[in-house]
Amino acid sequence: MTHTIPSTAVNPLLQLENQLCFPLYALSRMITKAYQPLLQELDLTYPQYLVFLLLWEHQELTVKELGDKLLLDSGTLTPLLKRLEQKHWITRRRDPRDERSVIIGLLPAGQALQARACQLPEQIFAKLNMPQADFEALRTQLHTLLTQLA
Amino acid sequence: MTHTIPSTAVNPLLQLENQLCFPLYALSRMITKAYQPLLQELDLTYPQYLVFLLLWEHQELTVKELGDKLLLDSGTLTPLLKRLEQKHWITRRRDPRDERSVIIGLLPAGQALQARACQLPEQIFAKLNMPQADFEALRTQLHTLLTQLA
DNA sequence: TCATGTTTGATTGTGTACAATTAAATTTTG
DNA sequence: CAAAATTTAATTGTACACAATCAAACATGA
Repeated sequence: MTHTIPSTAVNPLLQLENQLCFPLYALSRMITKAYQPLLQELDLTYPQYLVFLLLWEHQELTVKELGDKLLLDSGTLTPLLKRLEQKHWITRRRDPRDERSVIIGLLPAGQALQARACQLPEQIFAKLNMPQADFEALRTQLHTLLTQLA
Repeated sequence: MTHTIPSTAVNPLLQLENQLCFPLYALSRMITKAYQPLLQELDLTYPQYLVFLLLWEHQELTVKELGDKLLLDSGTLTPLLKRLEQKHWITRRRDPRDERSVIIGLLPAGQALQARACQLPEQIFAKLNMPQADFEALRTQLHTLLTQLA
């Protein structure tokens, strides 16, 4: 057991409770974990799911465009995309008009995942058991903050 | 270049913008990245910093208690704590009253880090350039949601 | 045009995250 | 008490994240 009363006074700004960073960090991981069992049925990880959200919407995106939208760099995306290529869910090819760019495209199996993922947002929402108004308010607030910082 | 108008209608619930998960995930990483250059001066990573926040407050905690507070399991904490032990910042010893538990304690060098970390919260706050009221509101909201889900 | 600078991905290395399994110690129960 | 169940860390394996570096392709300008 540990002592509940520390021997020295503690700077309240250095307490976990009073930081913005920690609840953000922990909540993000908890929500990812809430997705995990549902994504497992699709054989997807959470970051892979985010890539597919973008590909289902745009059909084709360069690695650069994916990275800009997801705020991830090629050190993260390249191996992730190679795994999706190995499963024959996406294609990776150089843009003939700019050989520096790699265009990611959807294969039929990757396109087909969309139908199975359709119910996911509602399932997650049910799982979080959160009032719709709170959900919307928080989403908007986070989105605003994100675009301000990015 | 990619087409801006997708060839098929898209389920709006499957768009990145309309998810709660993505802004949470991206914002969490952005804030971690804002800490990084400041933490680098202390030779700390962000999760290591969170461990020290708890240790500065409680002096001693078991791995289990750290995991409960940070929502991290031993597969994450054990190697992290071993790295801190190698730097002679913390101690790891079995609880003689329950040999299953490992008690993490602060060494002088680890305690001394606190003085250098004191200015960090304010530096981060300045860096985020966010109104105090927004900061507090978001922090409270996230904290509430977190304790509800955990 | 060709030397310089920029853009884009890939690679490497370190450090999380976490599921799944194992093993040891403790607690509970019949 | 002894068998069974639980708790606690550690281990293993997979998959991010990201800093730093590299190399190729493109853009720019004197």
